[in-house]
Amino acid sequence: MPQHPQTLLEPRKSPVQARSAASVDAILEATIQVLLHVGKERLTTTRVAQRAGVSVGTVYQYFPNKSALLQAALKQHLDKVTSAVELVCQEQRGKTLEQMATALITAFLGAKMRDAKTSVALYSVSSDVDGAKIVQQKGIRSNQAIVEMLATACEPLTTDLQLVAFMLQCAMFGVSRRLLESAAPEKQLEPLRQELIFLACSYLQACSARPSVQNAGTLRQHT
Amino acid sequence: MPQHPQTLLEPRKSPVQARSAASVDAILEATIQVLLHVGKERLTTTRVAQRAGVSVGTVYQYFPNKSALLQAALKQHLDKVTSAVELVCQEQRGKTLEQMATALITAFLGAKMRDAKTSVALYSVSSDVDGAKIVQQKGIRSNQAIVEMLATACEPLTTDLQLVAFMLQCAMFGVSRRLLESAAPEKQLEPLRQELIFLACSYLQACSARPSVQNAGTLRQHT
DNA sequence: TGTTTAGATGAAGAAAGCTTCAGTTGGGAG
DNA sequence: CTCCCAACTGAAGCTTTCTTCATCTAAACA
Repeated sequence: MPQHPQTLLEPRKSPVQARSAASVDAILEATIQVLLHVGKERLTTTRVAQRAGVSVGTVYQYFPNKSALLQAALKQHLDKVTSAVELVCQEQRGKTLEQMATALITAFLGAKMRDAKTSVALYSVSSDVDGAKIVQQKGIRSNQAIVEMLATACEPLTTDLQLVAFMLQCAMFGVSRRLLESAAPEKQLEPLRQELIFLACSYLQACSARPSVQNAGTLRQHT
Repeated sequence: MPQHPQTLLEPRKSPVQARSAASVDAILEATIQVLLHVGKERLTTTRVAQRAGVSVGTVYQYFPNKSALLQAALKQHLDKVTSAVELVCQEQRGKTLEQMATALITAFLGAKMRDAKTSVALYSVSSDVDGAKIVQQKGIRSNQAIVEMLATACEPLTTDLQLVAFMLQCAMFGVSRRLLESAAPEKQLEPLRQELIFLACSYLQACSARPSVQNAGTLRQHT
């Protein structure tokens, strides 16, 4: 980020950069908005540009094509969720399994539901854009965070942590997905959150009581 | 299905009907094949027709548009999975929770993985075609089957069965989804299946030991 | 004030695929 | 043997959207 050394009056960002940065943000935001308002079928680059208050040409100055534009929007969104997970995982180190499960699930569902509609809209686009790859990357990051958290639990876990973390992710993912696809996500959130926590606790408790480790097939985190 | 009464020699289907029925099947099958071989981006109605050995016009004789064609393919596929679930749920009545969980999960994952590639291909198409609605319908059917099975378990479940069934579905769904999105689904299937069973058993056991019922927010199975 | 150039513009080119429909084919009934 | 119509055919129309690029604007700087 090149600053202009001569400009001493204010520590402002270099205007030249700022203009374009603003455009990028506006475009990304507009992408979501268009997605939300007209759906992915009617989402055209021109419409996004319109909504962003710029022209199509500008859009193509920052994104090589429509697909890249959508990918960027998806990536940005998933980053929020992943970051939320990473944060709680840090905070919960050394706590009990129950505390961990509760915090993790609450944070995850909270992040997903914060703007549920956006989540849904972006999911619908994901498959047009090789979203699986992006999702997977975030999944790996979350997985690591969870593993590291679990490793510090009060109760000792003798099982393959990677596997345990993966299962937790799957369960959370499954619930959030079905929640988002339902007609009224907010209505059902609370009971499902409770029950998911119960499920996670049951599982983790059982894991900690489990005799030996069958670490056989560690999940491949293929880069 | 109108039979021709005069034709006594063989109990064959009426040829007129058979010709078209064969076409429909061929078209549906071709849809999957095209999806598998060239991907949804390059799937065109003409290509499907070609693969099915008919002309585009014929496709449009049976399906009002491309979307309906894909929906039909998706529906057919999901039906297999749902049927598999319903079947085991019937078979497992009166068994223990552990037996139920094992059978259910094995059947579900088995059905999904039977032709994993097809599952993946159809998932990618699902969002273009309002697949969520179809998925949800099948979900409701499965849910009922699971509830009815659980109701007959040796161990008594005091919790809201609807909710328990839903959670199981979510967990299975989450695992299968991530499994299918991974690079080598078959490789990881076995350990994940085992662990998912363990998770389900832990959860169900805990449910059966759970004190009271907080039946508060029954899931709305909105028609 | 004049020059430079990052950044914005948007009309038009080009591609692509869905869907139609006028016309053909052939199995079966009379 | 003829006629009928269910079923099939596939070229072409029509629509739609992506993407380009020649041109314009105005910030930064000397």
